[in-house]
Amino acid sequence: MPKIYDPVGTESRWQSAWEEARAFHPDPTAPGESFSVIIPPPNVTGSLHMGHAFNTALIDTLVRFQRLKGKNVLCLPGTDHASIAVQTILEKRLKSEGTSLEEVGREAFLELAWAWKDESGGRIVDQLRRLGFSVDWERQRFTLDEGLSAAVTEAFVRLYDQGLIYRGEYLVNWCPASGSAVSDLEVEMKEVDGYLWHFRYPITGGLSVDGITHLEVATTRPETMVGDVAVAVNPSDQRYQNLVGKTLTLPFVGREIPVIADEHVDKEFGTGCVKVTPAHDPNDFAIGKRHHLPQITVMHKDGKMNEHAGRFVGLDRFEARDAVVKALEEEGLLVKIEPYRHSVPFSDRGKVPVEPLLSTQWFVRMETMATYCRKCIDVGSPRFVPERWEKVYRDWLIDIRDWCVSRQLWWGHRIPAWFVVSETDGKVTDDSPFVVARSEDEALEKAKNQFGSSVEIQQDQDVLDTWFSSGLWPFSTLGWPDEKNKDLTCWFPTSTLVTGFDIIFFWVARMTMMSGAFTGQMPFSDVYIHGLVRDEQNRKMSKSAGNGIDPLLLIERYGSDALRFALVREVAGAGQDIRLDYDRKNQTSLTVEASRNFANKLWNATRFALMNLPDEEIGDLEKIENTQLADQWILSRLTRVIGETELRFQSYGLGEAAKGLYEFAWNDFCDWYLELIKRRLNPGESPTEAELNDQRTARQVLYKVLNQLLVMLHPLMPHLTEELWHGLTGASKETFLSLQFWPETDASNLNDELEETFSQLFEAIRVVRNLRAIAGLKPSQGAPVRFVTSSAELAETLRKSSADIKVLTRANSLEVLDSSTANLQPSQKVLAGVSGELQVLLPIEGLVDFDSLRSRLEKDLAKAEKDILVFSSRLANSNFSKKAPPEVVAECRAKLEEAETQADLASKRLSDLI
RNA sequence: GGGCGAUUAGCUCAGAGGUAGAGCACUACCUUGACACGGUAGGAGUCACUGGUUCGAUUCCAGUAUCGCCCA
Repeated sequence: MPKIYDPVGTESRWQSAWEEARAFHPDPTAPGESFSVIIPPPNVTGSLHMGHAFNTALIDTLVRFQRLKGKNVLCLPGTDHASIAVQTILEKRLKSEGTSLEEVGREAFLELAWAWKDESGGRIVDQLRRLGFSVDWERQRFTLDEGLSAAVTEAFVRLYDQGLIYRGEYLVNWCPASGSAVSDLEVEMKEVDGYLWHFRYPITGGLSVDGITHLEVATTRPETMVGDVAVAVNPSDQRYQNLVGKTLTLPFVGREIPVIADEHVDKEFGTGCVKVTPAHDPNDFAIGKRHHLPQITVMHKDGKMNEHAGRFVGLDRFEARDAVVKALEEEGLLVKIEPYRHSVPFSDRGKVPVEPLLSTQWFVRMETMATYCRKCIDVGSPRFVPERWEKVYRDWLIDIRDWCVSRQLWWGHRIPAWFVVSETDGKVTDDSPFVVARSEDEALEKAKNQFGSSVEIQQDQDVLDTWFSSGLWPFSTLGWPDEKNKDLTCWFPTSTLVTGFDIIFFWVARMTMMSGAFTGQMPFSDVYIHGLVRDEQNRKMSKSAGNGIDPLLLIERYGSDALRFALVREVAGAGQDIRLDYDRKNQTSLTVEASRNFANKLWNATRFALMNLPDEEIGDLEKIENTQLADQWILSRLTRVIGETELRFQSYGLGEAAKGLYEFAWNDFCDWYLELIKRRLNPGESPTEAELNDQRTARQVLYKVLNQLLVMLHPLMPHLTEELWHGLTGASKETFLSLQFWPETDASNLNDELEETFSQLFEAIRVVRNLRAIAGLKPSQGAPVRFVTSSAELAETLRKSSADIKVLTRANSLEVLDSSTANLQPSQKVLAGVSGELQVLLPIEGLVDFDSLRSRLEKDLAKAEKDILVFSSRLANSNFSKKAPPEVVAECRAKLEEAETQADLASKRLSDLI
């Protein structure tokens, strides 16, 4: 075994070994309680980023833990087709090749898209493999797969039949960049510095009412004025009461528009008059509905002004803005322009402002589904961890709007609706009747029944929102709509969904709604929400900012176990974001390096064990005999840690689990236990029988603790532990630690008092070492050590462990004295230290640095005096002794005594020095 | 505007009504028979601010400030 662990080769070796052995391919008919997780499907043509790595680390930890607990575990991987993202990439490519979507045509484009998917679609999947993700690759799914596509069609048809899908003309978010409608969720509000343009509309016929000839309106979007159909004022606004009902003449277009009164107008804002453009603004749309106003669309879908824009026709919306302002100015209608910061809706994907546009689209009616989900969440289904996200989810379900699901794209699930074009002159119009069906044949059949035998039908060109198929993911991947599918009956509903808070609405809520609608059940019992991984400056990582940290780079440098462990270890209880430190110049991360070092520590601990363990069997580990205190101590610690870790894994305390294991492995096991048993493992040339027995016990305990430690660490560092476990146990290549069992604990091993005594013992050793350091003793230099204590129990432990203490403190002699009989004023000069009930004395011979000793003692004295003050003043307070619990008072007294002893000792030593 | 979170050591974060903790970084010493990706020892903090409850608050409550996120 080399001195340094090299993760790269080891990790890929186990990844292929697991996969070849189909280790994570479960059988739905196998015994064992089901446990299932579906992974959030990444974009098929994307590549691995830190968010995936983090999510994967968390999921795989949970899943591997449950597997060790003996559950029948399915972890199902897959990818989604990301319609807008993929189509955008391909459109760009076509453009660079001098062609376009339209020229290529739908069929050829789809061929191109599939080719692109085949070419780049394996990348992210292979990258997930490199994390050691224990998913069932044989059950891998893709949202555009045949099965999943069938599920989408089935879902659409059923929702339509239930009246939960409708088609209609509404104001939608139009993304001019992708040329498609997008849903409300795909719109991001951004604060932008803009202007508020104030201008005037004249009262029709040049009339004057109460001396008013014009009404002044203010807008951030002057170009929409050509679509204005009214000016609204607040009904209680005295200034304009006589104007309500009159008409204004819209400049440039000459349309007469009414002045109307509407409660929603804010009297305080601007002049209190609002121009109303129902076809281009959601608020105006609502006002228009209330007042039965016409909706005049003034733009084409590419953002250029249309024929209703009068003289501005053909201009782009932003060019039109300038032109309108200029024209208003020329007409003397422009009042003022003020700088104004306001929110503008941007398209998530296209990164351009979305245009609210009147358009005929398909919508999913949310109310019924949301109501069902609300009922479920009221009884805690699904359970959110951390709990606070439940409120976010619930609030969204309460104030929910219908979901626009049609996208004017080609890459995706084509909407299973056929227009009966024979009814509308062979053309698809907004008024064409349609049928919704599972296939073209079925559609034709339906159309014939309704419209006669000579109908002609044509399928809707549009595809569905990618999230529509993602919403079905928990059951479509398991075989739905075949309700008897064994995978579905075994693993649905799934156990836990692990995902970031950023897609609670996009994905989690849509899954719960779809699942409620189609299966009557919530798709998972728990939802574990984690934060984002932020960069070294605490910024959100994003492609556009270019501040992503490449997980693959870190994996190559430190190993995937190290990356995983680092990420999980950073997780705090409440599901906060985590920050990953990173040096961009050197592409290094101290956080991940620390985990790599931990991996190496385990490697070397195992190396040590193997050097000290015999090849033959070492006996029954259930009943280890002849144990010494150190053995009992580490077994007690082990037992405790197994219990704690299990509880933490069960309750999503993954960060705590990782930290706890790190501490146990490094401090308890390596720093103390291994050091304590070195002497016993090497009894020398001609060992006695007692020494051999001792050696045997130490070996057994060493083996047992290390073995169980590796099992516990396996969910966090699967490759390393698999490798070391094989080395330790000599298990065959066909068996895997991944498929072993979580250690059973024996509560009789727990020994609180012994653990307490041992921490006193360790403290005593630390005091000796500290004194040695003050004395300036070389590490190799021996020195006599004397302990003085009033605790019989501690004295007993110290005596029993004296051989170990001698080794750990380089003591050439060791005395343990009772404080009642010991001479506390030894004639020889000594260094003294105190730890609880224990005094430690070390001869002063060889002392080289009096200054450091003096400053040390002065510091000790100051500390002790401060403590005395704290505790004595507390005890002096009569309310304290009256009202505080007796044990707290007693504790306080004990601490005061201790501080007094310390102060006494320190001042004596100080005066000795002078 | 409404809601949620954060504020503790140089950095990243735990924590609990009873004298402040860890990892990393830092300093000194040490190549000792697992490991220098290591060992031993050490330095380091008005627990954001202001009030209140309490014998006692960094911890509980109320408010303030700053930062971040979500929704309008």
